[in-house]
Parts: sequence; structure tokens; C-alpha cells
Amino acid sequence: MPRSSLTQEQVDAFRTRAVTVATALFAERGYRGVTLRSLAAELGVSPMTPYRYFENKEALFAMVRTDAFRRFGNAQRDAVRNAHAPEAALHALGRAYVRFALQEPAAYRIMFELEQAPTGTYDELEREQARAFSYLLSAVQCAVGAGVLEGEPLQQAHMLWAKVHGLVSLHLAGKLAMGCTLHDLLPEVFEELRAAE
Amino acid sequence: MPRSSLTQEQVDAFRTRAVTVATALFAERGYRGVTLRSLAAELGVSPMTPYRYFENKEALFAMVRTDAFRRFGNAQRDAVRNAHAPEAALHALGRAYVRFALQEPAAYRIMFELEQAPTGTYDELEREQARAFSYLLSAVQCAVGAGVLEGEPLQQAHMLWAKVHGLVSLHLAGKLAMGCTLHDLLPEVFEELRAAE
DNA sequence: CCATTGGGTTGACGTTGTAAATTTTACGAC
DNA sequence: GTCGTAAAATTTACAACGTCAACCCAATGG
Repeated sequence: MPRSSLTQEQVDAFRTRAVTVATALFAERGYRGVTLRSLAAELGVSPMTPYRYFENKEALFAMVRTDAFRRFGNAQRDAVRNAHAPEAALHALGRAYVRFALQEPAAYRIMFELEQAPTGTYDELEREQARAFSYLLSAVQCAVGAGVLEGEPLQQAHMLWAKVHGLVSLHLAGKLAMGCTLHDLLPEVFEELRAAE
Repeated sequence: MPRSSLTQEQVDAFRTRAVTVATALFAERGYRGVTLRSLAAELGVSPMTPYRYFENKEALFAMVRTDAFRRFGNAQRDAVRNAHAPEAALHALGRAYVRFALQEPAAYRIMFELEQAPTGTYDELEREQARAFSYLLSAVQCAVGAGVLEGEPLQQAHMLWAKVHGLVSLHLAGKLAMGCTLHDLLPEVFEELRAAE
């Protein structure tokens, strides 16, 4: 009798498109700098249409963050897939981290730099965050087990993460002074990126 | 002839009070989460009164950030004042960095984590940012000169900064997993803080 | 005393997120 | 084909935002 509902594919297609556009907008203008009206205009729909696919602006943002963490986690997973020696795995994870941050600065900013909309809890976001970190943690546990690294694995993993995160976020924030670029500090990652072109 | 203008002291007093309140609000709610109306209410004045002391919301935010960097820079300056040995100076700077972040998490978030309102240039803010970093840079230059540290001073300074910044910002973001707190990673800073009470 | 002038307030406008009402669309039954 | 219907989409509406402009009021020099 009535009009048929949208298929899950149609819903997912719109959500995917909206999340892609929103990722660029959020990274460029920040959470509150993005209006749902402007997003709707960018998508070519009326201002209220996004509300049919996302509960509200915060839920959309959570989906954008979840998506970014998912892609980052996949990059981390792929980095360790073919590196079973502990040192090789750690180096691969570090390179993958920096490579992701440089290739998808918008996603990186959204994951680690943007002020988060705090109200509300989003399970899948938290799951993807945990998974993204789990690959480094496993590699560090493995390295400690093999005697390659000293100390408590969780602590060492956080130290490594923090070091790379600090460097990358200073780089993306443009806070690295002239003559001291990420390129100078981590030349091997850039060599790899250049070779991959 | 006319009514006498406000003294500079009165103007500064209001600005100081407003910046103090705004620092807490910005750190808690983010840039766009703070309304000038709510700030005015917190200050017990009418919604438009802040506009007599700050050009607009962005200028107020720039003053808040400038103030945070000034206090942070002063803490860094005081940390190196009585430590002339290179290693001692570096350790003192690191401890002062973490101590400031823990004692003034609001200021720390505002300096390094909050999305900045990008339009407009604020000279004094940039000056205070540069000064805050200069103490670490000097100490690293000194340490490299004394043979205590290897490498290019500017690069090494950024590496050190990044490592501590990464750790602290992960800690403040609550991203350090259970059983792996900043307290575990940097116990000496906490001992010092406890002893100071 | 009064006129003036600067500080503070109030009112108003355009924009935001989003709830509610409304219109449009596409399908099954005739 | 033409409906009736329910889902999708749009339009309308409202409270709250940043901030411009008009206003009020209090204190000072004459």
C-alpha cells in the first residue's frame, strides 16, 4: 500500500557521502564552525534532510569520528599484518601512524585534536578507538616478551604513542619552527611515501 | 566637562576577572560552547558589557590564550632560573611543564587542545607562544653545547616537547588506559607536587 | 543648577540547531 | 489509469546565539 522504505543500501550511501563531506568540513572549520545547513547545502539537500539519517549534529560528529578511527585502525592492522619480528612491527606501526596523519590530516585532526562534543556516549566510537590502539599494544607486548623492549607493556605503548602523537600534532598545528619539519625529524617515513608514488 | 573615563586599573580589573572566568568556561565547554551572554551572566553584568572591554568574542579568546601562555611561560622561566647545569635545566623544564598542565588543566587545554578561532592575527599571543618555547630551546642549545645532548638543538627541543605534550594531552583526554596513569609514567613529578602541599 | 559625555543596558537583526507541521513522492489495490 | 496511504522531504517556526545601534543614566565642569 504505502511507499516502500529506503533500502539499507540507500541509507548507508547517504550516510557515507554525508560523513565524507562532513569530515572535510569539521577538520577545516571545527565542530561548531560547521552548520548542518551548510552541510546540507554541500550535499544538495534541504536543511532538515540530514536529520532523517542522523539523530542530531552530535551523532553525526560521532559517526565521523568513528569512521576516522576505523580507517586509522585498519591502517594499523595492515601495518602489522606482514611484520612478525617485534622491531619490524613497531617500526611499521610508527610509519603507518605518520603516513595516515599526513595522508588524511582531516581525519587525524578529528580523531585527536578537535574538541569533542562530550554529551552522550557512543559505543561503536569507543570500540574503534580501543581497536586502533590495540595493534600497538600487542606489538609492544610481543616486543617486551621477546626482550626487545623493557618495562610494562601498557606504559611503553602509551609512551611510544605519545611521542609520535606529540610530534605529529605539533607538525599539523604548524608549531614546528622553521628548519625543523617532520621531514627532518622522520626522514624515513617521507622516503617511503615518495617511493610509493 | 564630561564624566571621567575609567582608570586603566578599572579596565584591567574587569579584563582580568573576565579572562579568569572565561578560561574555565572555554576549557570546560570549548570555544563555541561558551556564549558571551553566559559569560556576562557569570560576571553579573549585562550581555553587551563585555563588548566594552573586548572587541569581540574572538579577541576575548585570544586574550585568554595569551594569558595562559604568559603564565605557562613564566613557569618555564622560573624552572630554569635556578638550574644552570644542562641536565638539571631540562628536567626542571619537564617537571614544570607537567606540573603546569596538572595544576591548570583549563589553561593547558586552551593552549594546546582547543580549536583556535583562526581569523585574525594577535601579535601578543604569538609573542607569548614563542617565549614559552624559548626556555626549552635555550636549555637544549646549552645541553648540546655541553655535549650532554646530540643533534640539532631545534629538532631536539621539538622532540622533547612533543614527547611530554603527547603524554600530557593523552592523559588529559582520558586516553591513558587503566593502570597506566601519568602518575605511573612520571612518578617523580607527583612526588614533588605532593611534597609541595 | 544644567548640559555634556562616556559607561552600561535594552532592543533588534541575521544565523544557528532542531521540533512540528506540511507537502511531495511512490507504491498496492482497484 | 486513479486513488489512498505511509514514508521521505521540505517548509515553517522558535529559542538562543553574536553583535550593531539606539537608548538611558550618572557624574563632572561650568
